[in-house]
Amino acid sequence: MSKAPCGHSGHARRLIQQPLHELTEKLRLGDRKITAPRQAILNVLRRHAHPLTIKEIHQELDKSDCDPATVYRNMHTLEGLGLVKRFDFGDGSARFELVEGEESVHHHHLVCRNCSLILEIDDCWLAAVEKELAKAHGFAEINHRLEFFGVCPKCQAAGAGAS
Amino acid sequence: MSKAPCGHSGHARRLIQQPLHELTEKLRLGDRKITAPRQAILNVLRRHAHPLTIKEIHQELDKSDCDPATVYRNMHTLEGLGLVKRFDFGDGSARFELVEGEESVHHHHLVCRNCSLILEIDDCWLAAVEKELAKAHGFAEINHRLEFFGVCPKCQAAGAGAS
DNA sequence: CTATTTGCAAACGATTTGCAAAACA
DNA sequence: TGTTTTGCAAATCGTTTGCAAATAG
Repeated sequence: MSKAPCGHSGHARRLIQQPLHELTEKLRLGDRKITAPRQAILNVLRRHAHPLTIKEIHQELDKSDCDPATVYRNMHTLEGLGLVKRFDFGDGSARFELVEGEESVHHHHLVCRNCSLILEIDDCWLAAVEKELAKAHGFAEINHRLEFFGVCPKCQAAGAGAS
Repeated sequence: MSKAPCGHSGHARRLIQQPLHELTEKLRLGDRKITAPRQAILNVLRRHAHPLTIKEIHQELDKSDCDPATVYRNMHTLEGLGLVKRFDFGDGSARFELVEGEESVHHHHLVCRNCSLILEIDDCWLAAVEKELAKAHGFAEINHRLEFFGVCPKCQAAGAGAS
C-alpha cells in the first residue's frame, strides 16, 4: 500500500536530513554521550518527514535495540537540546520530529482523522497574532500549538457517505 | 484576589450562563436522564468561564457528589450532546467548557505557562485557511485545534528574570 | 417496570522513576 | 575511572470499563 512503515505517507515536505554525525555533534556540544540507542533513535527520525510516536520509534528500532523507557528518556534529552520537537495531535501520544538546521522551522500539520495520514503545513500566519495578544493582554513569550484535522482524499473515497 | 476557586481568573469573556433548566432540557431532548450528578456537573461548569479539568470539576462537586468515573462518563455524554466542548492544553488532562446557545462559538485560549491563568480568545482567523487547505490537499471536514501559551503579566512581575 | 446511570474496583495505555549493571569519555 | 546512560520492573496519572445495585421516567 503505502511505503511508509506505519501507514503514514503524504507530503515529503523537507527531507533535508542532516547526516548523523552532524546530529551526534550536537549531542557532544550538549555534553551528552553518543550511545547506541541515541544513534538508533536519531536514525529512525532521520528516515521520516513526519512526527513519530514513541511506539513507532521503538518498533522501528532494530529488534528492540533499546528499552521503551530509554526512548522516553532520550526524547526528553533530545527535546531539551533542541534536536527534536514535540507535537501533540490530541490522541494521547506525543509525537517527535527531527529539527532541521539551527532553528526549528515552525510549522503545523494536517492530519487525517481516519487514517492518520499527516501532511506538513509550512506556512504559519500567527506571529502577528501573537504580537497582538502580547500587546492586548500583557503576556510575554507567547507561542502556540496548532494542528489541523480532516478527512484525506483516500478516506473520503473509501468511506464515501458512511463513517 | 481572584474569585475563581482554582486560581484561574482573567477575562470574563462570556458569562451568559444559560439557566440550568435550559441545559437539562437539552439532556431531555437527547433522551438522557436528568440525574443528580449531571445537574451538579452542569452547575459547576456554569460557574466558570474557562475550561475545567475532570479533577477540578470533581473537586468542586459538593463533597464528592459523585464518582470520578461518573464525571468522565458524563463528560463524554455531554460532549456528544454538544453541551460541552473539550479542549486540550497539552498537559495531559482534558478540559471542558460549557457550550453556550445552539452553536459552539469557536474560540481559543491564551494560557499562562506558569500559573495556568486562562484567557479566552474570541477571534479566529482560520476558517479561510481551512478552506485553502481543503482545496490544496483535497481534505474534507477540516477543523483545527489552536491554543496560545505565554507568561502572564503577574508571573512576569513575580518571576522577573528568574524562572 | 425497564432502560439508563451510578459506584466501586479493576484494567489500561502512556509516561516516569528507582536502582544496580553497562557503557561512554 | 568517574559519570552518564541503560534495562528492567514497579509506580503514576489520566482515563476507561465490567458489573451489580440504585434510579429516572
